[in-house]
Amino acid sequence: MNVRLQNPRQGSFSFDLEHGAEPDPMRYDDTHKQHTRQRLLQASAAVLKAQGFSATGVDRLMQAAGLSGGALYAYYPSKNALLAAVVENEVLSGHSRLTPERGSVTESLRHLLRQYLSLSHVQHPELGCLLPALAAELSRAPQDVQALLDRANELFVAHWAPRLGSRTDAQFLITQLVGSVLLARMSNDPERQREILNASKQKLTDMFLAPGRLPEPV
Amino acid sequence: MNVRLQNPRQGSFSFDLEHGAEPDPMRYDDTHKQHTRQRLLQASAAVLKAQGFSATGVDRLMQAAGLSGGALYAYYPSKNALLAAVVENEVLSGHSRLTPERGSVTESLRHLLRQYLSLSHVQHPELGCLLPALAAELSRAPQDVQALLDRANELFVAHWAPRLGSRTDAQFLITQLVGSVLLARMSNDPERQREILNASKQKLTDMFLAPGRLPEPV
DNA sequence: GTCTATACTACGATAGAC
DNA sequence: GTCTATCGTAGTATAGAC
Repeated sequence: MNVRLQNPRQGSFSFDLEHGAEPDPMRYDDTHKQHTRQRLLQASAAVLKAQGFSATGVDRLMQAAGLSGGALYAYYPSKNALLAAVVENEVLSGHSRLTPERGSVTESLRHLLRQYLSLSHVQHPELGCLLPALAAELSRAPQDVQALLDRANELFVAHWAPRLGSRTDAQFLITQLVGSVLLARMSNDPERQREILNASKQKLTDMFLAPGRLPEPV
Repeated sequence: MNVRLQNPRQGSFSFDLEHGAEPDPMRYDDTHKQHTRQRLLQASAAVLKAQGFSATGVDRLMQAAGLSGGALYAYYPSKNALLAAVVENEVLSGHSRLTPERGSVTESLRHLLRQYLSLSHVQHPELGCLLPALAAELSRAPQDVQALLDRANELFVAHWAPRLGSRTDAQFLITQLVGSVLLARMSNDPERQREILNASKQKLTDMFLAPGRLPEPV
């Protein structure tokens, strides 16, 4: 099911997230295909986040990567398999983008709130987090995709739980972040969007950045 | 654009939310069509919430109301117009379903949390709130629909703001509610779903139902 | 590895019978 | 008011040339 590797490699290549066999026994020592695959993943991620999964055809997805529609099936056996790969890619890169691992807890939490709860995040879904952008479609995704989402959620919670004090706090935080961007996007009034974002920013700051709440000083 | 009413009527009938003219000049004194319209609204709301908008064809929507696909266009000029009508209908009925207007603030907030943050809400989107069920698709909906969503949001915020103390608190609450159900649905592990719901329930209870926080006694 | 062409299905919407 | 039939388009996926 998985392609045999001729060169040793770091990550996992399992794109066989829900389907049976890989149709194309192409060797993996070809770097061209790997680069194109990466371009495909990023380009289609942007389109998917902007337009949604069901509403976007394969042609549109591939066009964004500079390829024709039929070329998809040299990489993935189906549109659904591409989604799974995009989710995996986005969810990992998104996490590292938002949690810098450097600086104090206070600093990195402030950073997270400022970035995630920004107007520009609301107004540019194609550049932002996958979760609010694909929201309900992910809640109907096949098991394999949902398992990836569980891992992503766990990554976030495991990161923030010790920093905030409990898993409950960390879970509450991520929920509020995703909900805020989602609700803000449901409005087309920037004033309303701002109100929604600011409500979250203010209350989360009160909760987690109040003096004495966190280990380090402000 | 709007059909002339031969009998006086209570509500507004404006389904012309984004389109030009009503194609069918049928009279509104026919109660059959009104009842069927209501059935259509409720049936398609359930299907839309379960399957999503783009992923569901007109045939499937009408079938749920016991009608053939073509019959839609005797009621609405397009699939999009049906969505607008469903959103209007759901958003108003959803609000009154969740805010009983009876009992103390403490009681009704407890009621809201118990209902909205329940496992059964997570596992039965077709019976639940429209917002997490159509989530991102609503964030891409046409202006008319988003204006309805603004009104719905405002209804909720205006209701809870005086009861919780501020608009900020009310806005924070609705955001957390929608986000919780959405994130819980992205998992297919009931244990994970429960963790997400409980984190929200617990923190929101701490925030808004702590002794002395609200006017009335517990 | 990618394209063009195409098979097949589904879609949204309209026309006309009843 | 509703159905059946149908038009035109767009969808996913495959086949075969290069």
